[in-house]
Amino acid sequence: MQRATRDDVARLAGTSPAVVSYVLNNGPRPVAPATRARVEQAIAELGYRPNLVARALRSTRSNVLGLVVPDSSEGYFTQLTHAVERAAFARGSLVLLGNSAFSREQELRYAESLANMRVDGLLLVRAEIAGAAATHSTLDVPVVYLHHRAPSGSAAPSVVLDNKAGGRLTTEHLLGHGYREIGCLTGTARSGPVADRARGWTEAMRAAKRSTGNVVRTGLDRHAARADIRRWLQSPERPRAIMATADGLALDTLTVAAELGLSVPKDLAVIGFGGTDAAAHSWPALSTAGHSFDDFADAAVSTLDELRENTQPEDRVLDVHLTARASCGCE
Amino acid sequence: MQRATRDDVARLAGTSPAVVSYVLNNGPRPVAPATRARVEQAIAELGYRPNLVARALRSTRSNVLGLVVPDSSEGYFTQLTHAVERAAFARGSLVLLGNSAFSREQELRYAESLANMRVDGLLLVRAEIAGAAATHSTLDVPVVYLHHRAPSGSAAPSVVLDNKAGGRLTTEHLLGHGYREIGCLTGTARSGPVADRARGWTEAMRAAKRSTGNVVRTGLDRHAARADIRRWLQSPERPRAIMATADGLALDTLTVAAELGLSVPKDLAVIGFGGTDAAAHSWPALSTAGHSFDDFADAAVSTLDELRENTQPEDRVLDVHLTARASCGCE
DNA sequence: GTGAAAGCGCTAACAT
DNA sequence: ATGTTAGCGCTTTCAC
Repeated sequence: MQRATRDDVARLAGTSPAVVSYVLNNGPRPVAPATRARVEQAIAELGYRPNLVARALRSTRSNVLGLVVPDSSEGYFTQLTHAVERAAFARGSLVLLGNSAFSREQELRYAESLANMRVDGLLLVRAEIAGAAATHSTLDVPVVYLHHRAPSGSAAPSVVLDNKAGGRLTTEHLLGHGYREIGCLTGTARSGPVADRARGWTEAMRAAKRSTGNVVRTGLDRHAARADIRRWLQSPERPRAIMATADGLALDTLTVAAELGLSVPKDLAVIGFGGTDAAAHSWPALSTAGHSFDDFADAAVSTLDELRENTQPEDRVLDVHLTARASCGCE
Repeated sequence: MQRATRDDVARLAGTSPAVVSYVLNNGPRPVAPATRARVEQAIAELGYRPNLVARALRSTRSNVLGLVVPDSSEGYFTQLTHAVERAAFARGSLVLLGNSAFSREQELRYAESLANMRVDGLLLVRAEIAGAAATHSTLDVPVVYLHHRAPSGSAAPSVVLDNKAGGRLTTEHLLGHGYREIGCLTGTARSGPVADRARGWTEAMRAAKRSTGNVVRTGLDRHAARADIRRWLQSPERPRAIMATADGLALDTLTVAAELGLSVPKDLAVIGFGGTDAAAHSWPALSTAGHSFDDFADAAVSTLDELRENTQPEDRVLDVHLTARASCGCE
C-alpha cells in the first residue's frame, strides 16, 4: 500500500489540498474549526505523514543541519557531536554527520555533499592540520565554524573556546600548587585551539618567570604519542607537572605514568583540557578545563539561526572553567 | 546571486535539460561526446551542483540513511556510529544521526522524523530497557536492527554479535588462566546483548562445574555502577576474576581497582566485551571480545541494501574474537 | 474561509 | 542522439 499524500487527506476530508497545508502548518491562512477537525480526522485515519523532502524542496528550509568533525569517535568530538545533535533536535532539526578524517579534501567533500543536500546550515569543525584552508564560500550555505576559528579570508562566524586564557588558567593552577618545573604536552599544529592553549602556558610561565623550554609536541597517532610521552617521562627532563593541551594527551600521560610506576599526583601532576567525560572517569580523576558541551552546542546552533536571519552574528568566545580533581594534586 | 539550476546549465550548453540529466547520471540515455563536453563545460562554468532534495523527491532515493543509537557518546555506540557513517559515505550515502537517550518514546520520535525525511533506510540500535518494544512497522521504511535483535513481532532483519558465544569465550579464557572464582559484572536488562553475554558466562561456568552465584547487576548510571563495583570489590565475595559484559563496566572496574589499591591482574583479573578502542588504551590494557566495527557497519549497510532490493535478507550473527591483553593475565 | 494553480529542481518516459 | 513534458508532494499567492 502506498503512503498517503496530502491529496489523499484532502479528498477524504472533502476539502482542498491547500486547507490541509493550512492545518498542518497552522497557517498562513486561518481554517474554520469544523474543517480543521475533519482534516485532522482524515490525517489520523490515513496515518498521513508529510513528506519532508517535498516540503524542503518547496520551502527553502530542510530542518537538517550538517556537522563535519575530524573524527566523531575521538572523545572531545564525540561529546560535541552528541551535544549538537541534541541541541538541533530540541529546535526541530536533524543532523547529518560527516567525518573528515583530519583531511582537508575529505572535509570539502562532505561540505559539498551537505550543501547539495540543502542543509539549513553547516557546522564545521576544521581539522588542525597544515595546508591551505579551503574556504567554503562557494558553497552557498550558511557556515559556522566550531572549535577552530574560521580560516582567514572567510567571513563566517565561529564559536570557539577561550583557549589561550584556558591555557593560562590550567598553568596558573599548577603554579598555584607550588610546582616549578611544569612541562607542556601539546600537538604539532602551529595554529588552532591546541596551539593557543600552549600559548597560554607560555604566557603563564613567562609571567611566573619560569622556563618555557620543556615542551613536547606529538601528533595524531596515539601509539606514537605514548612512545613520545614515555620517552619524556623517562628522561632527565621529566617535569614535576604536565599541562596537556587536550584531555586525550593527559589521559595517555596518566596511562604511561601508571605503566612506569609513577604516582600521580605525587610524582607527577597532570592537568588536561577539554572537559570531557573521560577525564571524570580515569584513575586518578583528571583535572581539566573546558566549557559545557551543551552550552557550546546551543551557541553553535543559535549562531547558525542568526546567520540565517541575516543578522551577521558576532564570533563567540566561550570562557573556560577549571574542574579540579585529583590528578593535579587537588582533593 | 542565485544558485544555478539544471535549466541554467542546459541553456548555457545550448541543449535540453534532459541531456544535462543524462550527463549527470550517466544515463539512462547515451549522450554524444561533443554534447557531453559542452554540458560539462557549462557545469564547471556555472559551478552548478545538483539539488539533491529535488532529486530525492523525484526519484525515490535520498542517499541518506538514518541511524538511531541510545547515546552516541558512549564508547561502543560512538565507534559503531563512526563506522556506520564511514561505511555509508563509502557507498555514497550520508547519515542522519539520532540519540534516543535510552527512551523508547524518543526512539520512536526519531524513527518517525527520519521516516518523514524519506531516508533510504533506518539503522536502529534499540535501547536495552524494559517496556513495550514498539515495532516500527507503520513507518514504511526499510529497517535493520543493529546490536540488539529485532523486537518480537517485527520481520525486520538484524545484525548482531554472537553474544552468548562471546560470553562463553571470555569466561573460558579466564577459566583457562586457572582462575576458579569468576564473577560476572553485567547490566540489569533481562534480555538483549548484554544479558546474552551473561548467559554465556553462566553456560561456561556450569560446564566447568563452577558456581554461577557471583553476579553483580548494575544500571546505566556510571556513578552508581562504580559504587556497586566498589562495594563488591571490598566485600568477602570479591572474585579472583571478573567477566564484564561490556567494556565500560570493565573499565570502571579497572578504575575502582586502582582506587582500592588492587593490582590487575595480580589481585584481580578483568576481561571486557565490545572491542572498543578505550580497552586498548587503559592501564593495564583491557582484554576484550568483539568484532571489527568496520565489518559490523558494512554488514549493516549492505543488509539495508538487500532489504531495499526486496531480497529478504538473513539475520546476520557476527562471530566474536578475543583480543588478549594484560588485564586478564596475558602478556 | 476555502479552492485553483503555479512552481520548487529534478528524472525518465515518450516523442522526434 | 536529443528535445518535450508530466509529474514527485508540497507551500503559498491569488481569486472567489
